[in-house]
Amino acid sequence: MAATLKDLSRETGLGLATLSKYFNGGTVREKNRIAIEAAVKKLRYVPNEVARSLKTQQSRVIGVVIPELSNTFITSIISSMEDILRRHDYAVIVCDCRSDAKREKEAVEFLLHRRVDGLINMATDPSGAHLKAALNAGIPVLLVDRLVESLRGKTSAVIIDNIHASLQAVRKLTDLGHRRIGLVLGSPGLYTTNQRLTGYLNALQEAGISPTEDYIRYGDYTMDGGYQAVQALLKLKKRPSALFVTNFEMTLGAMLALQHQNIRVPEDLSVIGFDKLELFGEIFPDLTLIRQPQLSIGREAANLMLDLLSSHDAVSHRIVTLTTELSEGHSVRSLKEPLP
Amino acid sequence: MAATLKDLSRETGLGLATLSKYFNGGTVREKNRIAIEAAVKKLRYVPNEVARSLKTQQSRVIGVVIPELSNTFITSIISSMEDILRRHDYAVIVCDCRSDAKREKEAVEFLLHRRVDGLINMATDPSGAHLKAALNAGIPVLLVDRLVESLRGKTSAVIIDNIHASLQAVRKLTDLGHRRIGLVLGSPGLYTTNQRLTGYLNALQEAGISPTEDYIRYGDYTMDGGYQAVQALLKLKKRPSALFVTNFEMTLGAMLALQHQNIRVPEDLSVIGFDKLELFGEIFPDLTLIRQPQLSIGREAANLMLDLLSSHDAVSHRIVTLTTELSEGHSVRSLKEPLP
DNA sequence: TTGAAAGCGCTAACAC
DNA sequence: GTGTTAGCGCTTTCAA
Repeated sequence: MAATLKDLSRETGLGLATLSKYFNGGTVREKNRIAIEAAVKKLRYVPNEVARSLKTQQSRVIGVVIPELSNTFITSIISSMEDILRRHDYAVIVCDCRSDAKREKEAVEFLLHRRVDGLINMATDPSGAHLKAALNAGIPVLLVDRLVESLRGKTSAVIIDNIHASLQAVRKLTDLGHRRIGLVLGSPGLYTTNQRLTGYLNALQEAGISPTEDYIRYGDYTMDGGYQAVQALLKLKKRPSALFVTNFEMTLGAMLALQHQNIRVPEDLSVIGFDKLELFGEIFPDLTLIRQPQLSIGREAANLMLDLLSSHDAVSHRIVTLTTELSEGHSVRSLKEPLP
Repeated sequence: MAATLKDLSRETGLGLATLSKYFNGGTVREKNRIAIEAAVKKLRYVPNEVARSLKTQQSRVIGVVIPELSNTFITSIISSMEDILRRHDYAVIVCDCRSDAKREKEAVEFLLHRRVDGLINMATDPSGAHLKAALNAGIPVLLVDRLVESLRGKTSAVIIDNIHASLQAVRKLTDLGHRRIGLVLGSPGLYTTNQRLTGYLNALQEAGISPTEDYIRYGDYTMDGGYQAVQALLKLKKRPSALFVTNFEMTLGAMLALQHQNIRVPEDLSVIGFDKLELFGEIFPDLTLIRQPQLSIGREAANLMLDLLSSHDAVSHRIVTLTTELSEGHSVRSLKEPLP
């Protein structure tokens, strides 16, 4: 059906090598160039990337395995990653494993069959068992957002400093005199959940506050989870005076819950949220929040992967830690000054 | 590096054909099966899908070109599609073209080079020019969510009945006596925008209402856009008494705007929203809305694509139109009865 | 600069 | 059931 180099060769009278060189940016005699271009048009020749892959032993495909596609933090990372990789002629095969370790493993195997040149993974299985095969096959593995303990030193990674992020936020609150601080975390056991909890506990300790179990809630990183976590916090006899919510969707849910309950922010409750995405724009302009640089995460990940791909002697693994920023709004108030 | 069938052949003493047959589900003598499995384990053999693709002339890859990855409607469709396709051993390469026609065209070309077996597209370029090459190459093209006029009869498609969706919603409002009905649409010119506008106008006409230009707003299908559109509607001297918002993100933005302005729903304003996603759950349980079956859209699209792929003689194109459902809540009120 | 030829890893006749 | 062989479309020596 589709035209091949052989067809072009017949059409132009040129050898395969000449044609191949032309398509790979080599120099060809002017009149041959013209002949080739005419033939390409006439025969509608399209290079066959599959054949090229077989020959060069490079698929120019990067496999990306993520826990969930319906999460704005993840999709914005993927977007910026895919953009850069495609510009470098790498295709991205995305596998959504629905936060299921078994599916995650299958996804990795699926991708290995397809001979992906590299693997980018936001890990669901904290044991990292699913990545063994990839590591054995010798292809570069890049972790994003979540570290895997057992793979320390064996992979590169791009993460943010989660402990510091929490510390920043909670310290801000304790500095203002808050001592009852609610925390809304993601799912129990996740790397980021643990890290953000640690930061919270550290900040409390710094301030000489002993943690209250009831104030620590798990919202599953979903809008609904955040909503419900806040509902529960508001039902406590001793309500927190401040709240730190640790991702975008949950922050949205939390704000909705507060509005529904007619809780004024910051008069009745101080709030620090997470992840100011573009689409947050006009809506809560005054929210104080921790911003993750998701575009940078995607960019760093893509570039690091390109690096790993080009340096064949890749022995040393790199962990890039990006820092979060505390974006000051007006959703927190000092307990030291009385309300006007 | 990686083991090949030849290595297995050497290891087991078996011929290539036998091995190939084994891996493709053929029958092999029991003791050979055992030998093969041992060798696979020993040599860590992994089938090379690239070589297979070259030979079979099937990449088992589906290209998916979408306008935006950060849109829950789109990601939930992709999720369910990818799930099914992967189960059938098809990989999905996703290209996000950022609603840019030039990027969209590049994406299609990129995918054609990679010899995708099929193309699924939520079109950005309404002219459909970007799909010409794919059609010429004879690969199945499946449009999702948006029809392309110039391609009528040339591709299959999975869409929802947008006109009916709008009609349902607006008719509901006119039935309750509303005559000033605000409409929040996506970006001007998009297929779905046009269709939903048509449905709105039809419903008004049915009810003998002449449309007011000021009541028709474009919110870009983003949360922020919805927020701002509603802000603008609320500033009008003659405010609408009811509102129909035509996607999920904008509905969210609209609800936030109403809460910020202390507009009570439905006492002050009746609202019909769009797209009840799972994560909407507890948050606005009482919102009346139009539900698109996004999971079904994804499923239908995947299955239709699998059909197209298997029926080589694919001559007839099919357009699958799914219907929306009006999910009744308590966010609309009748103007015919006074408030209690 | 150009061409001939070998081979990437697999499948599928075909012969045994 | 199994082995031999040709060839998918390309890149890449090597020689001309």
